[in-house]
Amino acid sequence: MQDGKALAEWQAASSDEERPANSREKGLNRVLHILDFLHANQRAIGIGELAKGLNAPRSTTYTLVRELVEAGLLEMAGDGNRVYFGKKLYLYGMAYMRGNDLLRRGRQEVDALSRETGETSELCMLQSGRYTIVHSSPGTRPFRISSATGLQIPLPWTASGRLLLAGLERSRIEAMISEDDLILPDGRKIELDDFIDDIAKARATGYCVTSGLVDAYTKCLAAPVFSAPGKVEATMCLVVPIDTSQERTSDLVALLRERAARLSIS
Amino acid sequence: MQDGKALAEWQAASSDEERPANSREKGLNRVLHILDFLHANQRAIGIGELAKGLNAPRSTTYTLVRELVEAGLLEMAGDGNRVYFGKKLYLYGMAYMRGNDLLRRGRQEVDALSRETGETSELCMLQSGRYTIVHSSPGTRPFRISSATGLQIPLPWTASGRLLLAGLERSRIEAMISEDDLILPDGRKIELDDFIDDIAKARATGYCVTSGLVDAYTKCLAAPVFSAPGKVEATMCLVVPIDTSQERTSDLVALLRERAARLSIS
DNA sequence: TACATGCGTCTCTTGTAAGAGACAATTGCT
DNA sequence: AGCAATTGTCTCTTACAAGAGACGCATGTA
Repeated sequence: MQDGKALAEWQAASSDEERPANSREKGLNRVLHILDFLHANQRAIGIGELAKGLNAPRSTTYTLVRELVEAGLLEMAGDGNRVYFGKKLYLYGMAYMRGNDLLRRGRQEVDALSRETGETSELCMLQSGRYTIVHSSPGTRPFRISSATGLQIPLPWTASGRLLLAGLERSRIEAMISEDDLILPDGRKIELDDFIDDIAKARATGYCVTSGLVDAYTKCLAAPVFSAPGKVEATMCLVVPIDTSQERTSDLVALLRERAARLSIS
Repeated sequence: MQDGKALAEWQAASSDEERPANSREKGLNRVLHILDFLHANQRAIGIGELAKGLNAPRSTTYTLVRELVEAGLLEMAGDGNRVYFGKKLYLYGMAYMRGNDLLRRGRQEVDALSRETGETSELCMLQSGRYTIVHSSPGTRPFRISSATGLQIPLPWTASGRLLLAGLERSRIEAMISEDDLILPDGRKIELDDFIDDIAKARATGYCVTSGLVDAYTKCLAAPVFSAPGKVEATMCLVVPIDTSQERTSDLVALLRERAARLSIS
């Protein structure tokens, strides 16, 4: 079930690249696919299962996994024939964070924001054409809205998505959005034109609020972080219960915009 | 004749991987070297410089870097022709952390420890045969001892190194330590036998203290974290001024051991 | 002006890595 | 027991990626 869904997403994502028949695949590509697959499934995976999930030959998969384990990019997980990410990826990731002012400061702001407001707060970015939660800090509510770092969601489902695409030409937006992305979890369909209108509106107002999109119980408030005038590099967002009062909502939006502006390069 | 044979054997033995002349190199290996090189230099690097630093052909380097950038493992840095780690590595790294109890809890303990004691505290692990600072939290001293996450240091220079090797056979230890590793930054040389004695002693006492090894001003206190009885998975350590009193030192060691034990799998 | 150095792209060749498939050893099921 | 499925290793072939090197375009500096 979980596997099936992850696999389907994987295939959908990879299909738009050209496919010159089913010929040989470069080793590096296989490796990239392995990493993506592990990331999509968020758990250690057996080598055989990996080969099956990637439609890769077993022999090749064994070889590559062995090399990656030796290199420390992957590690054999507890029971012995499963692999997951390795320490070296963690070290590289920390190095990235250290070298990236926006991310470092953004994490702090997000943590502070969720501490002050008690709501779940997130830092989001565009990552290979997808909306990605780069850092999140859970709120203090008894039933808190959870969302794991690294989670990727279709852009049209989110408030942040509307801000992240602000300033892009229509053609680029269209290229990023697939048909499936426009269908919400509950089955409703967003019209592409409506979505693009939303983007323009979000750009003009400098923030975005969506209600009941990914689920029926939450509202999503987002504000843009600029890396250059007009260029949205990231968004900060708050996920609050859908019945949050109009007044509190606009207070939160104001706070959010202030913090996001603080992160922006002036 | 004899010389020739000896030389051949030496070459075969010294490069513990076989080396069939300087022929073509696999793409994946080039990539691993690129990542390691970036990690070692901790900064964005131009592609030409990268090729030079790795002794890799320029054309190949350009190709690989382009692919890695497209994949999101690398990113072009600000000025345009330099590359550094990419967001995807950060996401993978966070996924590793989430899936790794020891690391997650270890980071918290380290942060707490440095907050409580005011001293610089670190979580260390063995990473491909080298001592690696996996997480560190700076102390509150005016001139604090800094040490970046991901830094790799020869094992004999550190207290943690002595604990991390506890329980390994002498041959395995010898294989991990090169001649250079035994020479301290100030030029002094550690005898391998002394080092191995230290390891046995550290194992017996359950902690290790070294003074003035990496520099003349600091003492290093370390305690082991076990993943299984007898198996040292990591160490927690404190880096304190070398003139710290005997009494405070032993207080800190006691605290350190308690916290490290808490992290160990019982 | 000439000359040197570095960057980014392109073409062509050949050594070799990706892949097919056979194999033995486990494991689980009936 | 017998049968089916899975795991890890190994061998061999050939499609193709790694690499050499030329090219044009920027720089900088004598």
